[in-house]
Amino acid sequence: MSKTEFRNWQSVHEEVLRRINAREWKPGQMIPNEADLALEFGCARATVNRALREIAETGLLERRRKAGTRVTEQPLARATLDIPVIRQEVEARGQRYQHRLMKRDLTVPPSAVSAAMATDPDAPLLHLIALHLADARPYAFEDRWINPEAAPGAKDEAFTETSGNEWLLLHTPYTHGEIAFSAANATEDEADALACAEGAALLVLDRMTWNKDLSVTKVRLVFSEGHQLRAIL
Amino acid sequence: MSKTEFRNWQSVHEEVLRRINAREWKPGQMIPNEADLALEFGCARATVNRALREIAETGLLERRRKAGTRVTEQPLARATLDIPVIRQEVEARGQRYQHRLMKRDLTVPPSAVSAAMATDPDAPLLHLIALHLADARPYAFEDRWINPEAAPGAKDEAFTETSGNEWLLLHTPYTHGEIAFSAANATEDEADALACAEGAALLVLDRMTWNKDLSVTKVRLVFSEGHQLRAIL
DNA sequence: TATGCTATTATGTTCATACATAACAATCTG
DNA sequence: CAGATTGTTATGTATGAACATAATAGCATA
Repeated sequence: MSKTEFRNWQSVHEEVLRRINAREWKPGQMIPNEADLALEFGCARATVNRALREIAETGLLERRRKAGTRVTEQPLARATLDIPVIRQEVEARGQRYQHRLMKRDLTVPPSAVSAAMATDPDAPLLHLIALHLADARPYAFEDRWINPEAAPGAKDEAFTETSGNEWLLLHTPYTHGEIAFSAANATEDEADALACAEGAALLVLDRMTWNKDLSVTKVRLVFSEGHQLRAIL
Repeated sequence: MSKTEFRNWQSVHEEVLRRINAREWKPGQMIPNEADLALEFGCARATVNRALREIAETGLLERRRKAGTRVTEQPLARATLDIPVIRQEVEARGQRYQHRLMKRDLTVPPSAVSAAMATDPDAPLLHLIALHLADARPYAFEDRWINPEAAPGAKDEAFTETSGNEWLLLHTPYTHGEIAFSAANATEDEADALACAEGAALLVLDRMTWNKDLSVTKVRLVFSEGHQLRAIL
């Protein structure tokens, strides 16, 4: 055993990853307890705890009280996706962002929408259809429903300058939400708006956010052809 | 000011979120420093630190030394995607998992592959084509390249019983990787394997993993029609 | 005026200690 | 032997104190 000491949690973190990686601690195997590791590493148990907790968050270690800590047998890959505001995403590439509002209506939504958003089937919602452009070329097609009950000021906002997303971020907090990615063939409208062939495979992002029990918004973003969503493992 | 005390980091976490949510602390605004909050909450600074750190990780707070902590103006949605081993994903739904190896070759890859994987253009790589099935119906189509240099035992593995992913997870660690989602129209082969129409929009996952400087594997997973990838915000 | 030094400040981290909590093991009780 | 009780153990968390570090502001100097 080397006499090197690991006096901060990053170096403990690193060393533990190294041991898992080098199979010194094999998948499924228990590792020594915190107190022992602290002794071995020459640091406080809190420091070991911090390091192990971080690793456990990535899914590479499994920890249970009393039972101890073991190396995960089949760690699932965990990717953190940052879903940026489209304006920022476009501008980060050095392109010019534009937003074109194509429709703005206060209408009673299809029952599928009111059901998903848990709103009164007869209550009108704000419906926005918009196109996001990067350097004047279509970037994403947006179809959004906003619950005016959850977003009071929305009725008075034109959404010509500010996109729905940006406005909501600034004016309406949310407590939780869900997001789903899928692929869809371009409909006639989408093909038209995004300047691609009808039937082209497009990446679709469906998102719905809630403020406690109240649905805030339900949005479907259809990205232009070839769009990729990247993440680091 | 209420006399309620917040004596653990979860309750501090909750209270801080509530204040951000209720706009008591507005987007872009500085919040009191840790010491003051600790005093107000009646707990130790470390406890406040823990709570604020967790929130900062979700992107809702921005912290800088000396500058202090502020509420993020335009928080980007951050979703953590769990990309499970397909077997587990299928079995978790209560369906029967099967894996059908369609091709297994040790060949010199196209230059695009060797370039992406940073391997010698003339070095043969292990090429697997396989189909994942759920309840005997096609689930995902897999096209994988494995670098034998990074995965020594791979040459001796048949991959008929165990899928590439499962085998690699158990035998070849990786230090980092990247992942990308996109949509593609089904090619003839894919349509055939996945029992869908040619041209159907399919969700595609491209992944590449590395063990330090050495590429381990590059895989393209094409999911059957209608597949969704979900995450919670 | 420009530049470099210094003090200040807020977050970042370590540490020893203590207690809380979940889970398992052993033991007791009917 | 079944079921409840108690003990033990490893992780989880709280605390105060101390020092580290980065960023800033203000001051001093050339």
